[in-house]
Amino acid sequence: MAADSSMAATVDAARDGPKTPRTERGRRTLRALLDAAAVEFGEKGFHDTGITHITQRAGVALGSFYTYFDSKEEVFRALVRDMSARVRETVAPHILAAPDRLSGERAGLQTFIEFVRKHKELYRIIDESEFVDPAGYRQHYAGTVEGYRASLTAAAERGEVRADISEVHAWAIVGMNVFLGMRYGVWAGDSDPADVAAVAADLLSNGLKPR
Amino acid sequence: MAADSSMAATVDAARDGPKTPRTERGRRTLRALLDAAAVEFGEKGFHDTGITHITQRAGVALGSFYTYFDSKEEVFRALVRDMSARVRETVAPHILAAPDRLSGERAGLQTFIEFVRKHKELYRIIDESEFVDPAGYRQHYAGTVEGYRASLTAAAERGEVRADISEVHAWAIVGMNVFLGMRYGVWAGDSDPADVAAVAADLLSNGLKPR
DNA sequence: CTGAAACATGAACCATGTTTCAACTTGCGG
DNA sequence: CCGCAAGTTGAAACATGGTTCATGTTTCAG
Repeated sequence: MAADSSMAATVDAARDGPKTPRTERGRRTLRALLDAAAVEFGEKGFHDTGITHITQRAGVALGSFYTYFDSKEEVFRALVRDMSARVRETVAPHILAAPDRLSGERAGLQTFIEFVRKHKELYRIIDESEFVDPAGYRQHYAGTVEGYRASLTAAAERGEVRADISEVHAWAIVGMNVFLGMRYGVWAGDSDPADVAAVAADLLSNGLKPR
Repeated sequence: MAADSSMAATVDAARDGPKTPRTERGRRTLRALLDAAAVEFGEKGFHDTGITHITQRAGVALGSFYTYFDSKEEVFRALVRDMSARVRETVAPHILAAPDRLSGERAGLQTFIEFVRKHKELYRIIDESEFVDPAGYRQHYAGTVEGYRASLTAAAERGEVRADISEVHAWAIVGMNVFLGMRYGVWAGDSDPADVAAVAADLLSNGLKPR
């Protein structure tokens, strides 16, 4: 549950305002706050999480929170930006590394499910941003879909997928992946992500038509 | 925005407890409360909606709310059950009416997008139930997916779709539909639902493979 | 008609939790 | 080693809004 070293990027990724820490001590506190907030929001959701829960987990005083954030919403927004970036940074390389787009799709989905399983908190935060930070939510999915559309269009030009790729295709695939991530990543960890990804990728490649 | 006559079913569908109204006047008040709650929750979300907003829109006194509900959460749960049922009752017939499962899929998706567009509030409520009423949320999607799985399996036995249908396929399709509903139903009403459904159904039938 | 049960009312109560602030400590630049 | 900027502290102010309840009104069975 505690912050692992991969969390380190958080500080840079999420900060920008006038409340940026200027000393090493400040950066440590900010990082502790962000990590604690991610855990608390992930476990109890935005509204059931109190600032005190965050500061207690971070091991700092209540007032210190307001040294770095103007409000509870702001830390949430910072987290959304950060997780959004992190998901893409994790999945994209696996898609690109594959020999062709179709097998890349399989690899990407598997990575996604594994990632979600390891970071259930992060997943919940993006979902809840639909209500706490609607702009961040739309940006996340609009950005993800646009990446997909571009990638698929490029693959179409290489003849790896059908030529008539459109935005609708991209939304359909992203929706599919998100739901599979929720069901097989967050809800239950029984199935093997590789198996799920294989079935889904096959469906995506060949469709539902018989034989 | 006001309650249309299709809302009438709400009372029966959502009620069950010891606080069921016994007179006609009571049923009217309960219905007004449920309709108002649907609109308010849909527009502002659960946490930004106050009981006073609901009672004011319903045109009843604050205290009357507690004649019919034990808490703010309870009315939300009642709404989730109701919307969940309504979506299925709307979409299912269109799938069944089609000559085969694949064209049924197209018809179902089109109906779904049109329904969502007409009832944006209801959609938001189901989405937010992930955080306000997690059990209701899971039930909704688990139920929807199970329906899909059963329907697809039957179609497989008739040879209308591939024979190796699994739960993963059902989750993938539902996720696809949900995201298309969000994007083309809730977010923007520019595209024609029939076009979107046609593209998605074709993707689902034939897959991404070129030609 | 009538009275008891159902229903309606809204001011007040109360719990919760965000945000402020003035005093205090730490640590870096000169 | 000094002094000031940066950071820390947590009690208290404050706002919000869910829930209760005692009182008044309506409905309807008998």
